[in-house]
Amino acid sequence: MSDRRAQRHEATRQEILEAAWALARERGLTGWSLRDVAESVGMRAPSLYGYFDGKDAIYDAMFAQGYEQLLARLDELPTRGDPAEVLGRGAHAFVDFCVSDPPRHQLLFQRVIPGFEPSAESYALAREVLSRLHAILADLDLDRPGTVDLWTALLTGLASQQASNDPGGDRWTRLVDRAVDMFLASELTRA
Amino acid sequence: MSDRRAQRHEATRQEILEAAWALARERGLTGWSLRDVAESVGMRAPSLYGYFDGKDAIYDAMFAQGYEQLLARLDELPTRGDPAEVLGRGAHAFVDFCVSDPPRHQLLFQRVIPGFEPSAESYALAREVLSRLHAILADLDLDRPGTVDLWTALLTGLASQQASNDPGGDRWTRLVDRAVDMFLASELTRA
DNA sequence: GCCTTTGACCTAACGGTGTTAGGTATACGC
DNA sequence: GCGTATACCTAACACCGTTAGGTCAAAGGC
Repeated sequence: MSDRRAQRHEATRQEILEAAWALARERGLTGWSLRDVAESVGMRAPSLYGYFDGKDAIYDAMFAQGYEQLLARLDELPTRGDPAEVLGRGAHAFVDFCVSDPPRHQLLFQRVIPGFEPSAESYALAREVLSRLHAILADLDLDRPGTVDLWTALLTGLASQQASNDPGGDRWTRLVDRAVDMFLASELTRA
Repeated sequence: MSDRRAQRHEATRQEILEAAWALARERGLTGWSLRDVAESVGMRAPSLYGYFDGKDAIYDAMFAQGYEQLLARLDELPTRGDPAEVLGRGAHAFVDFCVSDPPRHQLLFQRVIPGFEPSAESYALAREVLSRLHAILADLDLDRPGTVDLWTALLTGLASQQASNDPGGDRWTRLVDRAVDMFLASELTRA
């Protein structure tokens, strides 16, 4: 396919994804139809199949985009230095990332869409996030078995509770520093 | 309505709910249709409307049943004594409850079904669980502001990670005791 | 016993969903 | 300018939750 055509094709793909994100933020992750997103970009539903294999393929592309955005945020974070500082900054960044876009949080971290499973390609991005996390904790000498899992459970727990039970508020986000202290005190005394 | 008829009606309601639970466990919380559950009980889909106002009403009854089951489990737990013992038993009971029935966990603790919101009546059961939890922690002198919220975040985080990322395994459930120690150490030093 | 009511269940159908088949016109490479 | 691949369309399928309206048998009153 010619470059000109390929570029236009890719641009339309992005346009479709952006319309899907907008609808998801407006009506919920699963609260929109292919006819809705088609109308947003000035098409009819079947025409979307020229750009994606179906609705699940759109979800898969959104899944990948979400993890790319998370990786970009992690890139801006310090990975070395005072453990309390590093973990605190990371925790705040992660929880902010989750609560700032609830449908994205559902797509990335909860298994919410009936038939959907991310492709191997997209799932690799999710594993990349975990791998970076592992590296950061190892740098801080926090790489006992289970430490990463306890850390992810703590952070996803805070973010999920915040998103589910107090959307827009700070009932759980304000506990982030306390959770970091708790985690760090516990891990350091057992190091 | 006569007692005889009312009893039969209620029995059919329970039969429908049991069929819905079975389908949910088999194909996922949202992986079944009203026609499916109707076939399970030997009816056609529209006949279910004699027993429930629609699919969301079935979800609502399941939501209530789930929290009743959780309350029943909490009733069997000790509420006083050594804090490590009380919290440990409670944490294991809760996480077991979650991972033993993933669709129930999704229905009760994650906002997974597009239009569904529990009725006030059903939601009261959810608040009852939280109220009992608060009472237990207060008995142990763990009723600083935020302590209950941190505790629920920790437990739901462990349960969700287990259910989402290692179903059937024990990668997160085996961290429960460690999480209890971490939580308790942190709370006691600040009491 | 019969008659009326009412509950339990049915079929038919509506508007909506994701998806497929098949057709048309336009923009591109040559 | 011509042939072709691409971008888009309409029509339609099977399925979904849900509503309307009908049938039949069981229950209750006399």
